[in-house]
Amino acid sequence: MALAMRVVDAAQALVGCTLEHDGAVGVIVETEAYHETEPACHAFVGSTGRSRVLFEAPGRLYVYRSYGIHALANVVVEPAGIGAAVLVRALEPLEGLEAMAARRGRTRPVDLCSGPGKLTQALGIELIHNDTSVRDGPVRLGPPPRGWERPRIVAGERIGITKAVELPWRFCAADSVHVSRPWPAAMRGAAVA
DNA sequence: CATGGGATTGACT
DNA sequence: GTCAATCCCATGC
Repeated sequence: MALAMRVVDAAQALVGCTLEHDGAVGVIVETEAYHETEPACHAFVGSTGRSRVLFEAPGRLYVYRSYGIHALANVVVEPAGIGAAVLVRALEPLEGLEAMAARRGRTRPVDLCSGPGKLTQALGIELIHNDTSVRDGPVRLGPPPRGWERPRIVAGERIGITKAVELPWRFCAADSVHVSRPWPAAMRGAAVA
């Protein structure tokens, strides 16, 4: 499997970018790549009612319900016709912490967006935002904040999946306290970018 | 049409 | 560490 796939590059490039919705903004500190050629991806089975968005042009938002409870947000990558997306797994809260706290029912900043289900709840992202544009909104992807230093990025295996578990397609801002699950200290030296 | 399985989280032992 | 909540959707009869 080619490691130079666009969606894998995009997953790393998105770390440091901002995600914004309804008065709340966070900096992406953790992502995972998913591609139609590997079975953990919803597009692996082809274009279905759920996965159709994954095959659209890049820049669409793919939102689906996980475990019947949480909405998970992905950014569609790769040209139209190829099913792939980057799952946004964690944010560092930047603006609108009060709105996030109200939606989350928690106040500590580290509890607001440190997981894929947490950040969608904090930003108010729901299934109605599936198949919307991350450029035109209402959920918007933005460049890194001014003065934001591009973080060192560490790679590892994706979390919570049962297929293609060996692919190192999870990317985190090194040493961020806002990631969904910290890395074992011993692994934290493995920077890839 | 019935069924089974999650890209998770929070509460509890 | 364990475990239930809860609903959408893919699959199979």
